[in-house]
Amino acid sequence: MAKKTPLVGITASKSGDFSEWYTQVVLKAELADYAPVKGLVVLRPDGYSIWESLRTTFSREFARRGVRDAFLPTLIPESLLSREKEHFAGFNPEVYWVTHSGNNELGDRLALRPTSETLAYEMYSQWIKSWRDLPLKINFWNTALRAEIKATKPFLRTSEFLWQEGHTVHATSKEAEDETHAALDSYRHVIEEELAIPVVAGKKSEAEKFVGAVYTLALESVMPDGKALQMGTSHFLGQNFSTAFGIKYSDRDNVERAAWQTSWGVSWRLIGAMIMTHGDDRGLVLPPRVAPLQVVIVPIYYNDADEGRVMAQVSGIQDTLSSSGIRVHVDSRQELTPGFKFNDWEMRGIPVRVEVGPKDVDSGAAVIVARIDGEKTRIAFSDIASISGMLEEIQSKMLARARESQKDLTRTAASYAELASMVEEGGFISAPWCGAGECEEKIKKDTGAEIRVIPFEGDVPSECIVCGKACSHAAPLFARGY
RNA sequence: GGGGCCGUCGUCUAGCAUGGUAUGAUGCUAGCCUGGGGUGCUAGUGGCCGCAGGUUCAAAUCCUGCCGGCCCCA
Repeated sequence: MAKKTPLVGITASKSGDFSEWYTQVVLKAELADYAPVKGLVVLRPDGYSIWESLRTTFSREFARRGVRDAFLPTLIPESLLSREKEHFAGFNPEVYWVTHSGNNELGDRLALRPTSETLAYEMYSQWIKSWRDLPLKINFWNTALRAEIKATKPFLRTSEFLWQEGHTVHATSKEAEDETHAALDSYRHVIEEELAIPVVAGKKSEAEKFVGAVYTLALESVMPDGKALQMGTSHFLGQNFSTAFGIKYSDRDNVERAAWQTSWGVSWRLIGAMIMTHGDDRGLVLPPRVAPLQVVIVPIYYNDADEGRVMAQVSGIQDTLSSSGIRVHVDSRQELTPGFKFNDWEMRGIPVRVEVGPKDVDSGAAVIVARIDGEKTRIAFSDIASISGMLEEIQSKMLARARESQKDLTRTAASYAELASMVEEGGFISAPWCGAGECEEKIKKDTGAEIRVIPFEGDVPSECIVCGKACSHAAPLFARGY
């Protein structure tokens, strides 16, 4: 029997038309929608809920390192934004400028922050006087605005995006470098544990580092379409900004010194990565830890008598799950068939579905369906709290599965020709590189691939794949990126 | 940065060549029928035809600009 063409739901396949599939999942699972202005999107409640969950976890993680949350305003005067020249030159092409206040033209233009270093550091210079004021560690949850010319992709390419930026100030270089690494570790932990996305940790090349940083550490992942996605970055700023912004402190010996700094951030791109990594042809697949709802109960009945006993059982299950701390919802919509509801919640990615009908009430067990693989099992009503463990299993299965996929998408190139053809096919390509900007540039020009990350771990290869000279670090991962 | 495609009720869509005020489905509302994988019937509802100008007696249709979305190449 030919299946009826779905009239609703995801109509593009993940493997066949990845880009269209992604957009449909975002829109139809109601995570986000396009706003009236190009480049901007609206985050809808389910999308926002995922973001809030991440925010809570990240803030708790940051707090362990002594970081506190605070808030910065959106407008930055041009004079401030342009104080660090390299930094300004890097961001200038994508800055939105406010030129009017009501009908009056402003004397000095105001930038809608593309990032907050300059603003934060102007404040920091006033707050820090003594070694006793250090370290200063503040994280800001806000949005940043960067004009995007390219096609809008919710969570991946938008002119305004939600993110956090941590900015710390330290008395010594070592302490700042340690913080730079600690920030990356926090990110890796949350991204792998909460979003079930494996990451490769390492360093960016000189060409790819944050403008104004001494060096940039990064987490990178490869998406199922073979493109790399930057998951988070942490920058060691050295004294570049503290010098420009006058962040100085009096040391114990009463000598004035420039402070050492870090900045680090992740954005709602992580939600995009989650969608791409775990989703399938039926739609979204949510990792249980960040899912707005973890369990949905679909009651099934044909008549008033059955409705009574089914709903009584359903309420009991709901109470049990709720009191175990599980986010559970009963889909009691009268106007829809169970089949429709099954498809609907699958599209929205809810990890576990519980079906309770007259047959189940009779047999004393509910039908349980896992979103991740569609597997149906039966669990006795008396044992329904075991769903809690099932959610944990799903969470770790998702990470394991994503690790496998990342492994399959990571290959090693033995020659320059092979590197080029592998880049064409997509994925992470590991290839030895001497460290020279010319070799990196040649690869980018020839193949379109850039150095995504130079992993912390890995053997040091002997010869650069371009020039044959000696290498001093592990082979970088090359890829085309988002 | 270069090239191309598209925009019609919430959604998908016919109509556009050859100008005459919009077609169908789905959704939504109500009632009945149903219900363990996207139900069926009946009635109703819903459209500044993306926006602004221009041509014309008359514009969804032709022209220009803008806005928005998508794809390909670098």
